[in-house]
Amino acid sequence: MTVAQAHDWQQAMAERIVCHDDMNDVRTIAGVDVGFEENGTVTRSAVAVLAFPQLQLLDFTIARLPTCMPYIPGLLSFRETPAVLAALQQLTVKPDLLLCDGQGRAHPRRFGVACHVGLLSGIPAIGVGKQKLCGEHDVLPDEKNSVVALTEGQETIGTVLRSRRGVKPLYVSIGHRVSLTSAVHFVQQSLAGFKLPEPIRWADGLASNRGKTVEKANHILGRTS
DNA sequence: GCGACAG
DNA sequence: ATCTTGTCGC
Repeated sequence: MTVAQAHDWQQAMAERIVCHDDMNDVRTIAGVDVGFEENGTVTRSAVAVLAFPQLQLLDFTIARLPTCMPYIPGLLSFRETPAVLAALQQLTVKPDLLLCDGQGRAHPRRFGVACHVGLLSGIPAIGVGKQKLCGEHDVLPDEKNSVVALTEGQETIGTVLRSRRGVKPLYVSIGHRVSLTSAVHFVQQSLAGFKLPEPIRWADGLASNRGKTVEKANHILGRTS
């Protein structure tokens, strides 16, 4: 598939994204992230499922697949989704909602990684980016919970959220089966004093295994191996 | 032509 | 994303 064909596919799939709330009661919420090993030749995806709104770890999985393609702005999901879907299928506790590290609808063709993962898995998903891919927005007050619309032309594609004072904001956008208003609400409800929501903090640590996160998670879940 | 460009 | 030293603030 060429870059142009990939673009066409994204544009077509974007029309299948459900942009309104279409989910059951959220009792479990999962963080999704991806890391790389072996000099980038291996893609490692981690999914951490937490109880909602308690935010206690309930389950986690890690999947490793050969890296299928390089990073290309706008086509990130093709590189990460295979590993993410593999990790999701290994879960024992099924998540009611996904918090993906990256953009959702706030994408040039409205089909970021959160949309890609949400659509292919069928699970409601939200995109939480640490950096902006596209769109413009007004100055955001340096106050916790400040929000401002992320727009492109007359279209609102996401919400810029200051999850903590003194840090760069989060770029929240619709992934699948959730409204932007609810998306921002769930992200705020998943914060516990840090810049990133808890589900993503766990997934982030598990994907790169920083600070012996895997060992800590196994300990909490009472797993021997 | 120049700047931007998720992870 | 990944690598990597030092520094600022609570």
